[in-house]
Amino acid sequence: MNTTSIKKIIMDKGIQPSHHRIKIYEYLLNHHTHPTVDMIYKEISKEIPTLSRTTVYNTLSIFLEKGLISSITIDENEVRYDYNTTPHAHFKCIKCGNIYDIPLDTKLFKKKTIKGHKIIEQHIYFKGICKNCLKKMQS
Amino acid sequence: MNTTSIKKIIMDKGIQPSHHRIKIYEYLLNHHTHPTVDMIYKEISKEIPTLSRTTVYNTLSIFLEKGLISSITIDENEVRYDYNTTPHAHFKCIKCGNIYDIPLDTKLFKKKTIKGHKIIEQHIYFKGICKNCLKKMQS
DNA sequence: ATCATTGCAAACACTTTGCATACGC
DNA sequence: GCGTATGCAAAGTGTTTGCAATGAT
Repeated sequence: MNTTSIKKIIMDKGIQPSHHRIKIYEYLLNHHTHPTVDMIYKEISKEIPTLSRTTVYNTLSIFLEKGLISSITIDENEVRYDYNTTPHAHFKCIKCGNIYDIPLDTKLFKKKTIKGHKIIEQHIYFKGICKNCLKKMQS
Repeated sequence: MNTTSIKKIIMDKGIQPSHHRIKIYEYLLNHHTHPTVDMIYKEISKEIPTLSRTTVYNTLSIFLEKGLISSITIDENEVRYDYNTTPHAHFKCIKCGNIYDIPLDTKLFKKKTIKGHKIIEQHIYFKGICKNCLKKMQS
């Protein structure tokens, strides 16, 4: 996707498309690895050496607030970010650390309430050993 | 449940039933509120003023490791603990902060693999507005 | 006496905040 | 020139670690 299209998506959410913001969103679009703040910071720093972690935090907060991206918490300690805002599940491998998208079409996602409570968000994730690591362990 | 039974449950998991450990497990058994370390610490401190947070952390780590309790991460920042180790979902109210157990009998819980990945743990949680808070908002 | 448990204080890691600077229109 | 975005440094918060002191058998 080119910079012009990215800029448009950002602006459509009512966010000023500054250079840094474009770069950060572009990174999320091109790396579906559910990166942490630090991963994003380290990578974009290579291009923009003056970038600060604060800007990454600020930018991701704005993106979240405006619904441009979503966040997931599988690791207890750090938040991960996802360009994908549609409901889906995640699988985290305890061996390699990779996080995979799991496009579940469970009826759960369609529920509006549960046990009388009104659902606003729902999160489903798995932890285990991924396909690739299983293969490595067998050989 | 009396102290003798609690002591037995702890010992059955291969854990020395020290006074502090018994108190902490007892607290979890009697408060199904999915408390944080701090909630447990503050409450038991009333009875045992010399208790330190480190001991609460240590104890909960041992309990987790031995499979006596489970932990959940709904709040991004802090871990919550659950006496219940059987698979079930949780609902967190964004108004009152309460966390409710949701005894789902979804087929998800029965799966051993998903998309070729081997499942070891699975977590399902919801965020929204609970029954009680909905009622309050209407009146 | 010995070994495990406990507790303090410092260190850590992630995140937020306050405020001054710099940038873009 | 003005207003927002950025960046630094410090503070905040939950958790872990190192090590000494305490406690139980």
